[in-house]
Amino acid sequence: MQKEYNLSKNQKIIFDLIDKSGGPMKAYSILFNVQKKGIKAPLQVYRALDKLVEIGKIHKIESRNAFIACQNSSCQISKATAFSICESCENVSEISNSKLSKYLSNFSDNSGMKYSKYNLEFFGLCKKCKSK
Amino acid sequence: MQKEYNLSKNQKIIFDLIDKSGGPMKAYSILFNVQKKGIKAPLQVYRALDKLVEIGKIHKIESRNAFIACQNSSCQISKATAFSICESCENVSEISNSKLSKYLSNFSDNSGMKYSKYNLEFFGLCKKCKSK
DNA sequence: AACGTTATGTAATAATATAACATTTATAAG
DNA sequence: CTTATAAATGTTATATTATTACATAACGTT
Repeated sequence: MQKEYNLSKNQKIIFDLIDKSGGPMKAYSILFNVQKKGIKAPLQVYRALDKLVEIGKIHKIESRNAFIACQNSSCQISKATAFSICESCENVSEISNSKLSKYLSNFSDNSGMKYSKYNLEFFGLCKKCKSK
Repeated sequence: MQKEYNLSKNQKIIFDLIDKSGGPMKAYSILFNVQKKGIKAPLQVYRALDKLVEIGKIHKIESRNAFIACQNSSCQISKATAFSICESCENVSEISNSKLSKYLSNFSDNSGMKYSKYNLEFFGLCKKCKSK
């Protein structure tokens, strides 16, 4: 189980926004949405995002420069993330598949490198977009 | 085997630079390095990068906003990429492991989504950095 | 209360990437 | 070989994403 953190004021505002949005959000779109709550500067957003990523409440979708709330309540999962991304509608969901995560967490090759973390992004067309 | 493309002038200059560097390069560092060859504007770099990514001669390391030459001469591999990244020295190498690529290319879940592409980034400490 | 740590506020700027438009070069079809 | 089309180039401006630097405030511990 995830350790419970007490989010600070800005962290909570920003986490709630991302969480309620149900999808990935970009930093400046977050900024725009929280300005009425007194968060005025990019740095305030990025600081909260950094912390939220660090504690695993959100993940960064690297290929999209966007942030999504963790949908995986039970996890070591900021160190082991997988997403599916629709290239048409840009819908993103977190993949939680224990076989996949076991396979990747245990992956090792002959490089002598010990992997402590991974991020996997799958791309394709979601059900809806496929049938258009 | 990869289809052979005739690279254009700018594409060739930029590919050669990245390839010779042996590691990931960032767009503006590329720009700096090719200015003496007459490539003056970011857009010229990004256009060549886009094309080189498209044809699989280079890959983008999403978590680093950097580009690396494909080290995998035989492949369908711009659609199936995996990298190991040292979080200390930032060394990056392309993983070519047929079991891994088979496993991921065949991966499917219950989302109804057909995956046509993936990108996987492993993080950790490389041999050298581990022993420091 | 004093201390160290974490979070906040603010301004400025760095780093990454794209839009819009004009022109040139390469490729293929007639 | 010439016309049409697609691909690449050149150039300016601007949009988007992210960090540096510095000052202050709040929180948690002893």
